[in-house]
Amino acid sequence: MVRMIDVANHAGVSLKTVSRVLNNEPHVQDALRSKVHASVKELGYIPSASARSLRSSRTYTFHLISRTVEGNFVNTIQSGAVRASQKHGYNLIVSLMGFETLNEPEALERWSKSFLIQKRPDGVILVPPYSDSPLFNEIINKAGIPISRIGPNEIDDMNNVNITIDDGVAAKEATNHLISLGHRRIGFIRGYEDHGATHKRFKGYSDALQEAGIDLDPSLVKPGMFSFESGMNAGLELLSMNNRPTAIFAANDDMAAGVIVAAYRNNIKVPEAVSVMGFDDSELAERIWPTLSTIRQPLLRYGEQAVEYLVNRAGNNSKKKSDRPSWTDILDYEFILRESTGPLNEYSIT
Amino acid sequence: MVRMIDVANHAGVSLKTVSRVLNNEPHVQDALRSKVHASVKELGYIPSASARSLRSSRTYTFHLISRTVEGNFVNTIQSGAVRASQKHGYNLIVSLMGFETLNEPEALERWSKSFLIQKRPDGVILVPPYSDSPLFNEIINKAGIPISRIGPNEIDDMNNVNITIDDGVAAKEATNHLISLGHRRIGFIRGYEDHGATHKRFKGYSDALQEAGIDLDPSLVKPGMFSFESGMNAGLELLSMNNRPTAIFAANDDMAAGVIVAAYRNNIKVPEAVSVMGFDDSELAERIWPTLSTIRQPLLRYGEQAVEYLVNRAGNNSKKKSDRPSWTDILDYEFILRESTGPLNEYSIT
DNA sequence: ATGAAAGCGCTAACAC
DNA sequence: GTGTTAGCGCTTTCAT
Repeated sequence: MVRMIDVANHAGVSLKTVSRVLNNEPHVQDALRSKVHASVKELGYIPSASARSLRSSRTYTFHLISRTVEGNFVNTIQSGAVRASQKHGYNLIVSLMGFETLNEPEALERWSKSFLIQKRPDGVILVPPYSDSPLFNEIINKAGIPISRIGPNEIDDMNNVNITIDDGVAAKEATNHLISLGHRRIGFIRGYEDHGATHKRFKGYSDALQEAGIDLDPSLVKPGMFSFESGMNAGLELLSMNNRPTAIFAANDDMAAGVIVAAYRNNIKVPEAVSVMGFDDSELAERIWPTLSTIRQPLLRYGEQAVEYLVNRAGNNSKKKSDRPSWTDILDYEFILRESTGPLNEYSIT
Repeated sequence: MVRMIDVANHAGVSLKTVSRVLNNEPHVQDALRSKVHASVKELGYIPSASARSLRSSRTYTFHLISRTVEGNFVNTIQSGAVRASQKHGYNLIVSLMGFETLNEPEALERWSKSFLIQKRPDGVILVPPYSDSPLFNEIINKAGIPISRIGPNEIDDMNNVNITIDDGVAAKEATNHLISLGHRRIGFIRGYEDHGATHKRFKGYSDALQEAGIDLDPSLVKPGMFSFESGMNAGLELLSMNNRPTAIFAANDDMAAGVIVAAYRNNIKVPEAVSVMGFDDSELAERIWPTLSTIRQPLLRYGEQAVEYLVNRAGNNSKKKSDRPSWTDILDYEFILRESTGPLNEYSIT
């Protein structure tokens, strides 16, 4: 094992000079700089991350905490986060925390200590529904670890960074699209009730109906769990109604895909007999038939932005809260028109 | 910050005793054990991972290295690996390495040094196509880091662990399924040529044809890249042939999903007019219509097993190669019959 | 602009 | 069975 002192001896300089060069610090003559670099290369020196962490109390790692890493949503965010982390010389650790842990303060604290605080990451990325747990946020904040929260329900005053789109506005636009196609009986499938997104998207849906002078029919609103299966079940219910909806807006793409399969199973054509609208623009959206009209969330950018902010805060190195004000970044969404939505027509009528 | 010495003072024991208790080492009286535990709790002591790593030269982290983390394959493996890692008190770092890096020895070495060896993980998990790069394997091995390789093309003698299914046997069974349905013109869509799986699955396909006395028609074999798009393109080609195949076996599910969309676009019914067979049993397989007949790889278990082996080797703590012999684990695959494959019939004939 | 010395928090080696 | 000592490899502090 080659250590820094070996490089120093080989280059004929002091330990500290090597350290300065490797950390790109100023106050070193160019001549010494290149000498050090040459020695590093010749000896094949690789710095020890642990030693550096111990002394500098920076680990150059971030943690992404989620309930599951399967499914397109977290997956794509993660992809953006890993790329951005590596770009800045950081590593990304993916941690999975049980959903139920959120509601058990003691379990939450135990989990945080053993899986998070012990590792002292330089920052944490929280995705729904964890972005919305005040207690969880507080535990992490107390440990002095900055947080980037993705898609939080409410913006708090805890000096964190929030990254999101305006779910309400987006859902309203999606609903207006269906209304403009002539639909008036429009079903809605909700997601997890503890995800803020569920409520915001539903509000966008109901606002659009109201503005169009359409009464909201509660029988057209079904619960869901953001999963394919829950979407399929809700779809089966909605499509077997006597006076079934002519369009269905699901709160995410996985559920919308479930509705489309439900339609196939009932021999109902999409979009001729029923239009289906999703939300997220997940990978699935272009892989199913008909391809899914949806709202694109900039998932990759969520991950990238989250990391950029954390790198920045770590760079400032200021543990003083005042130096890291709360910050909210509302990114643009995009309406994606594909083949699962179409005009109201004679097929639609039951 | 509470340190170990603070706990020792508070409990009235020595530093080393605290260390022994926290590491579950023997030779400590129960009375002292509980005293220490009490002090830990009272002071809210959390050990420092960096200090422990520096001294013990174990980092309690594994690296999973892949080209992308998007798509179901790596994603599911990762999920299993994260869970298993946490269970044993390890963290999983996800690293992305550019595909092209593999073919540039210098870039590969640079990447390894800055993103891998510097962090000194206690183990590395390699997925295709990285599991098959001898140079990459060698660089990691030289650094004394154990490797679990998932789905490697060839079993080497580098004292690593290999986890896979028998792709050839599985692909043969899949092809036999199509043959038993009466199909004789069976198309095949290949994957990346540098993935061993491509060749093994093709061999299973051609072996099955041969045993059934069917001549392999090279015009029915198309290249692919394991992506939805490449599958759709290959599907469009195959389905627009004058004498088109009555069944298509794609080397993975993403491509099979592409074939199904290609069929829709050409108004060809699946499975009535063409049967489609996938491979992997990815998330997609149950989310599209018709649901996909496929071969299930135990992806979650790949990840779990990979970690179990690494934990074991790290536990043995023996850097001597002789103590960690090469080991190959061939897991069971599963044939999954769904709705995309059906008997040859009058619709199939062009 | 450079170097010497101190020490981050822990575990390994060795005493007792 | 328990404690003492040394030191992992680096960055920080302070002296020059």
